[in-house]
Amino acid sequence: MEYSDKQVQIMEIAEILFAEKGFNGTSIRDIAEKAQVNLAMISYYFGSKDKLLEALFSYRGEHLKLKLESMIEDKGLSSMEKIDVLIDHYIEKVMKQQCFSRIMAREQVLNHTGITAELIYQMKKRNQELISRLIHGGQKKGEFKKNVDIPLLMATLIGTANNLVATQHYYREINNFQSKTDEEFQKHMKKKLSQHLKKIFKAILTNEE
Amino acid sequence: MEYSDKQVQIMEIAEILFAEKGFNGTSIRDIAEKAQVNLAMISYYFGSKDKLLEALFSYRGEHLKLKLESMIEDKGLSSMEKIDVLIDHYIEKVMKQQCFSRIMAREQVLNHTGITAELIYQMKKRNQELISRLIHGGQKKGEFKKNVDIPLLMATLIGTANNLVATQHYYREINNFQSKTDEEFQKHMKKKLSQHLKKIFKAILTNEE
Amino acid sequence: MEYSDKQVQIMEIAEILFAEKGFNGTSIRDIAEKAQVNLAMISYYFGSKDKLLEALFSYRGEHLKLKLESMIEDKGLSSMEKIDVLIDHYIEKVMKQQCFSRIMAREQVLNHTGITAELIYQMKKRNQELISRLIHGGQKKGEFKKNVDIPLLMATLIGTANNLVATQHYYREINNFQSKTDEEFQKHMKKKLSQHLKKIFKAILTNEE
Amino acid sequence: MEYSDKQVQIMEIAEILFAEKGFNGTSIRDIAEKAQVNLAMISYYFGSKDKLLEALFSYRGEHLKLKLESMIEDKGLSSMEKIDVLIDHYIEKVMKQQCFSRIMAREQVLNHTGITAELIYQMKKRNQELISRLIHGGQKKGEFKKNVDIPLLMATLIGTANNLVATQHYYREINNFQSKTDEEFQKHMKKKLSQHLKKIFKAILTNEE
DNA sequence: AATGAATGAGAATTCATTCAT
DNA sequence: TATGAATGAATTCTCATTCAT
Repeated sequence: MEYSDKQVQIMEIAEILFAEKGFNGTSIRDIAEKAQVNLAMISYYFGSKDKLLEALFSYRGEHLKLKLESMIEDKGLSSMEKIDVLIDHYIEKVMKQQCFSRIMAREQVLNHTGITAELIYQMKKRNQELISRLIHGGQKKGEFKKNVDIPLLMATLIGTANNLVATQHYYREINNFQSKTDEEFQKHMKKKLSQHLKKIFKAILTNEE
Repeated sequence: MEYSDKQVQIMEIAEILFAEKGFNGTSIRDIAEKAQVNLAMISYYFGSKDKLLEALFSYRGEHLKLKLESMIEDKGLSSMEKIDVLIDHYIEKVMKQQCFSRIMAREQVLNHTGITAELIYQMKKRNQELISRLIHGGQKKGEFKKNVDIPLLMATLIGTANNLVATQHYYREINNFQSKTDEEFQKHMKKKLSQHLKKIFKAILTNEE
Repeated sequence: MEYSDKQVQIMEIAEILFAEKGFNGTSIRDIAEKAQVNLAMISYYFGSKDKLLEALFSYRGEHLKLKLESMIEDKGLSSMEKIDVLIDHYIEKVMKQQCFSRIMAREQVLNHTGITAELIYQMKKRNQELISRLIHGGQKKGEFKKNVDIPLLMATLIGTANNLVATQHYYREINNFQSKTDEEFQKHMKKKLSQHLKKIFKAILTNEE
Repeated sequence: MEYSDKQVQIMEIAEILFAEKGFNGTSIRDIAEKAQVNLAMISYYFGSKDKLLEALFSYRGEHLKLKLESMIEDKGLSSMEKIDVLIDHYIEKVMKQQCFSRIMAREQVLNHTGITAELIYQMKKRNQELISRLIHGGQKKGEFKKNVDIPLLMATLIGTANNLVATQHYYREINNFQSKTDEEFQKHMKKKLSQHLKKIFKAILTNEE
């Protein structure tokens, strides 16, 4: 699916507003004003507000799959190293697409119907399969323990990242990082989160009890 | 703050609907109908829809602090045991108040203003302080490592639990637990989550690298 | 179905406007303004604009059936006299409910769906049955010819009356009746129409060819 | 007035849609899509949606006058035969232009302004004059009675034909003509209608009371 | 204390039309 | 001549809230 410049422009503004105020809390008036676009253009371009959300999901959902697929086959990496790559990749994505992550985090809680629900489900499934293959690979090679509850591990990966992003202002305040620039703070948080999640995965996947 | 029976009745219906459809996606008409209460009663009792949410937050936020406070001082428990108690306590609360947890999970992402934001902030802070005291206690006694990023650990606790609860239908499907009764499934999930989080906390708090 | 005073007030204004400008040509804004009622009241009372039309149809459709049913059984009247009564009754109704008749005349042409279509169909069917019983009765008694195309006769009854009502200004102009008062003109037109239709029915039902 | 192929194409699609859904119920988007024509073309070709309707009226109104004019002067036909020819001619037109007839039937009920109203008025007047001349001719020759209410007769001609065409599905159902092909049914209906109206005209114009 | 009726503001969407090309 | 993009006005409907009782 290809989107025109105008459509992308609208989607990106919508993304910010949906993240800030929620889907239902954002009116297409808000979006139109912020995007400096005529009110009617949103229906004109996307058909409806719902369809705009769907478009956003499909637009943002596109770009994650490719790189990882090849990495998995890379023989030069240990299973644990692959896990680390995956974690960093996921964090990278969440950090880069913070707004979208917040929307996802919010909307996955709701009983969505239609295409949105389907897209969320597909993303979740794709992630699940990727991690499963990695972990099963590591188990076969004896690098990882048996009996790993993969969905729980995913919940930790996704839940921790989303929760941190959602409450980052709090994280900043607690750590007295107000003096840092935004960029510095983001970089720091990303690093810390990466270390934290890697430690968790390593513990769950390899530690004896 | 005390609430009358009618008020509680309304709040509990509202809680379910807010969890299902989001705050903005729920109209007070919906609530009034489901609660079999006159439409005007909600404004009458709570002042406004926003105030109803605030009331719900304060109502649900009440009951968590008391038990834990005393437990912390209990000399008969090791620091790790105390952590385990806290984790179970938190899971218990999330599982028992799933609707409210989902609302919290959703609403904390938004830039709330007013009392709601304040209440969320207060809860977060209280949790944070509790864990901090526990961990610092353990560190002083040499049971826990230094250099623990407590906010990150909290993000994992809260994020994992919320994410799992929010996507439990997915967890159920993946694990082929459709045959289990609801109760069985909930019990199983709770147990698994508890083990999972305890393992993580133990690893983060005690493992050498 | 009972309607409150406000509802009747709204329906009667709506009827006039629908007759003048058509259903789609009339906005609920128009109706609200003319009825001196808040815009939202229409949705509030009727649910939607479509439902308002349905309500109007059911409201106006009520009052025609009763009187005629008994008349049919009256042994003191000849079949032809009964037909005359029916014609006068129908004309009376059309003249009294001119606006509604115009709406009916318009809307029956459209491919309506839902309750409106059903109500139109029911009215048509009821009329059809009534006339059929009358005519078959007359045929049995030998007063009427065999081989009468009843639907065609109905088309003439309804079509002529509606067409005349719809184009009455034209009828007035042609006949130079501008000097007459409205009332006089209506009375005259009613009389003429009655004679005309009775003559037609008599010819169709009794004349030899 | 001459219309280009594109214009005719648009008008003919518009005619169908106006007949089905009414003028106000049809958007120029509908028309453009069905006619496989660019949306802007309609305003471009006709100026506006209203003007499109006017164009349609003038386009369809063209073709009726010519043939009849000469027939009237034909000395070889009796007055009654001329009436029969006129009835058949009118029915032929209505049947051939069913969509347009339905539009006319609908729109004549509305308080139209502008050219449309004028065109409807002109058509009506022309028909009226034609019939008047025929009937007055017959009266002079002693073939027809005096005291014929010509506008009423016209209302019957037009009203019956339009009503039948508008409710033909009903006529088909009542008569169990579903098995007939469309063509057969139309032919049958046309024949019946012709007989019916001729009988009526004969009765009104010649019968003694 | 409780409620049915009412209201004004704002929601999403559709419309006919116009503009730049 | 033809068109895709754009627009402002108007549409119906829903919303949270308030008022009179």
